[in-house]
Amino acid sequence: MCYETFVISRTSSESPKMRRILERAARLIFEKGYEGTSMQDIADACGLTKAGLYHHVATKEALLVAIMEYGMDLFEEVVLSRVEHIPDPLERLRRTMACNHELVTHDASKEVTIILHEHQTLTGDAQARINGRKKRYVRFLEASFREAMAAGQIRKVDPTIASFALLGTVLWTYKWYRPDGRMTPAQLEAGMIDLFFNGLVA
Amino acid sequence: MCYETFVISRTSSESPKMRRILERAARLIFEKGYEGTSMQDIADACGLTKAGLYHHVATKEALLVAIMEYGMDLFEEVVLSRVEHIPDPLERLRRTMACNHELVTHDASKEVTIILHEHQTLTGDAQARINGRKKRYVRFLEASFREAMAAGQIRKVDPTIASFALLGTVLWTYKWYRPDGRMTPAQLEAGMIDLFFNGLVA
Amino acid sequence: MCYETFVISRTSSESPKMRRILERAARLIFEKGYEGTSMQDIADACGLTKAGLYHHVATKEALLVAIMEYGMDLFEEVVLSRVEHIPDPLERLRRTMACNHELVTHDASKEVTIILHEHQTLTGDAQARINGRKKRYVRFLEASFREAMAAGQIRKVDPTIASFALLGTVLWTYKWYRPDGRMTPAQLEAGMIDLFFNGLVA
Amino acid sequence: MCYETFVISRTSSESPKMRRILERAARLIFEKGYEGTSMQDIADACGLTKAGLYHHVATKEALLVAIMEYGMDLFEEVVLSRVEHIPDPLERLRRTMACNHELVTHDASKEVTIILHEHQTLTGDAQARINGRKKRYVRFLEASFREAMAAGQIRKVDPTIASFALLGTVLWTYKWYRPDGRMTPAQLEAGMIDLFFNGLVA
DNA sequence: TATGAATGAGGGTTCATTCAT
DNA sequence: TATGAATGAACCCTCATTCAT
Repeated sequence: MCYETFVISRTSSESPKMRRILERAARLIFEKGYEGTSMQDIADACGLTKAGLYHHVATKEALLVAIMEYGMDLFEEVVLSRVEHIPDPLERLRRTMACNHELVTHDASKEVTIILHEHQTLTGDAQARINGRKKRYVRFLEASFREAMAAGQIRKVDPTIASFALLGTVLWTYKWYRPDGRMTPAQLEAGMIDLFFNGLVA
Repeated sequence: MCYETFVISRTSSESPKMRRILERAARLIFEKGYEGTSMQDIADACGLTKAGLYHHVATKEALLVAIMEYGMDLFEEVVLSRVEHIPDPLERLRRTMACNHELVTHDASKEVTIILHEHQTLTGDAQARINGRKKRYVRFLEASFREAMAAGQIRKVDPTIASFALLGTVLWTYKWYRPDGRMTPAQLEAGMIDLFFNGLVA
Repeated sequence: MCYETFVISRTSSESPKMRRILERAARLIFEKGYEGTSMQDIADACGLTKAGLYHHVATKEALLVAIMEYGMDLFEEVVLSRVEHIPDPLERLRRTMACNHELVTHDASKEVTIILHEHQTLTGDAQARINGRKKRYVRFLEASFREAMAAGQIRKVDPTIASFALLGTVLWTYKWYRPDGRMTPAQLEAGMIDLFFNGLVA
Repeated sequence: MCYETFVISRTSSESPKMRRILERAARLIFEKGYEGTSMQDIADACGLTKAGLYHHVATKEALLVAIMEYGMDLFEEVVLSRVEHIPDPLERLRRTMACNHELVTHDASKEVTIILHEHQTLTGDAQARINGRKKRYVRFLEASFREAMAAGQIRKVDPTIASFALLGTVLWTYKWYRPDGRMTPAQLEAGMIDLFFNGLVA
């Protein structure tokens, strides 16, 4: 099964102090956007002066990169690693969708939302590195769709379109979901998965 | 048919000069983001001085509001007005999805992408006004889903979830679509619609 | 006579306000060095805020370039233009040395001293442009030395070495000269010229 | 002979570690200027942390002072000590000029160039101390000129002007000399000395 | 309408220096 | 000795906005 080739590589093994900075920064950037958050804001949130913050972070951009790398780590840890060993491809995709949903609606994973929202903020090498990790993820989805097709579990569809449709269905949520909404995350999750896999038409 | 209540209210009846400013500004904000675009940038792109620009635009925020209102106008003009008179609710939803897709992949409608991306940039009244128009749109979708259910065309699903799933499927595209990609917009559109309405499982 | 080819091209035709900025900035940079002078210092000296200063000057480096270009203008105006039409090459060199001396000891021409002192501060194109103008000046000296040799007025020497010896003799003064010193500028000037042209040995 | 009163006082009897710091710092300050070189730069070049550097150097200014003192030591060691015992004053001056030239064109003596270039960087006591040593050097030159005049070897000139003319001729070189230039240091040296002592006019 | 000039506030970043460990 | 962490001050520069002309 080719999805086994999607090995997880943990990137961020930073100190606890650094981890704290990333978390505080992520919360702020999540709330006010990257450009709308100043290094001063972040320093304040960390109980540091600006110069103190720069002792740990080379650059505002480097900080965003670190947050995104950590977000991708989360993605691979919370989604991929829990899912890639599921033998049934259809069940695998279902679980993937569920995990994605949890990641997006879970208050703790601001980093993931930042990856989603600031998709065009980085440039150059940093952009390329993050995009590389995203692409690996999409290829994992495509492979799973192909497997499911080969197994006759789903009808013939374009695996790329299916992957982006799956992602769009579940990730769009970050734009409108509020924890105090009418529906529980579990209801939402079940509804989305049901819709995506079973379609509308009876 | 209840969707007829979604009347279109054209907001922007501005001068051609103003229209030009909005277009140039929209292109820049589309490319560099709202916070990443300065009034100087916009003035330059319009062949105006900064002070000259301020004769047409009260505030940077007001400019964004105007762009978004215009984008919502586009939405209602290009999508709603072409769709709301379709009697068959299923066909109506299909056409809605198609029009949305076109709006997102069409190079000319930067304003729509800005509405999608800067979903949290505005605050207060401005935010509320735009959000109000968005909600009307969602309610139009929900109503159509309900109609289709009532007509027995689709199985029973939560109309809100279905609406956001439809929107996510088709609007997520703005995050990854590039005109020089492997697939034509038409292929993409067909694939997305097919997937959403017919589901995966055979 | 080849020295006629050294045409003077006035570079700086700035507004009086800009001229004032250049003068204030030149005084500060003359006193505290380029790196030791902040844009805040300069703005203060001009009765402007920092942002107001930036309305006239794109960059601190651009300011230095402008000062240096103006200094080179001065050089060509006060030295070259007064000297290049002197037919006798020996007399011409003598007058050149005298003019140089005046420029260096005259309180009003801070810009020239800045050119001399900050000879390695600029980089890239800006450096190249200023250096180009300096080289033209050296070539003018070399040509004059060659003429004087051809006319049998001076003995045979390397024109390049002679040019730099002349410049060193007269320009080194900027490093130690103080207006309140023991000798008048006129005495100094006469002494330097006498020494350079007549040598030490009787 | 009064020049014998210019006794050399070696200032720097520092540890080899300190010597290494001075050398690395001198190279950096030579290349980028005093203000353009940070303590971080220097620490890096020494393989130290910033705090580690501060165990050897009290202050950035103190570091510059130490470099300059060392440069003055070099001056006295390489120039004065080799020259002050030459009985013939004219020959003595000639050798002085030659030694100065070597110091300026020799790659190893960055410290001397720093003394020359940063002539106004220090302030207060530090400035005064270095200036005192410079003045002693000038007085040695003046004394030698007086001796040569008394001996009838050179015509009557102002000894101060002659001293600064000599220094200007030979030290100005630091501003334009590049090792890969057209002329060898030896050629330059010979030319400069010849010009200074024999003058231009045949 | 249009503009040149100006500004207060704040942007990211660097600096020389200190100090507990 | 050495260091990681921290800081106050300052750096160059940009911003959205205003206003006399």
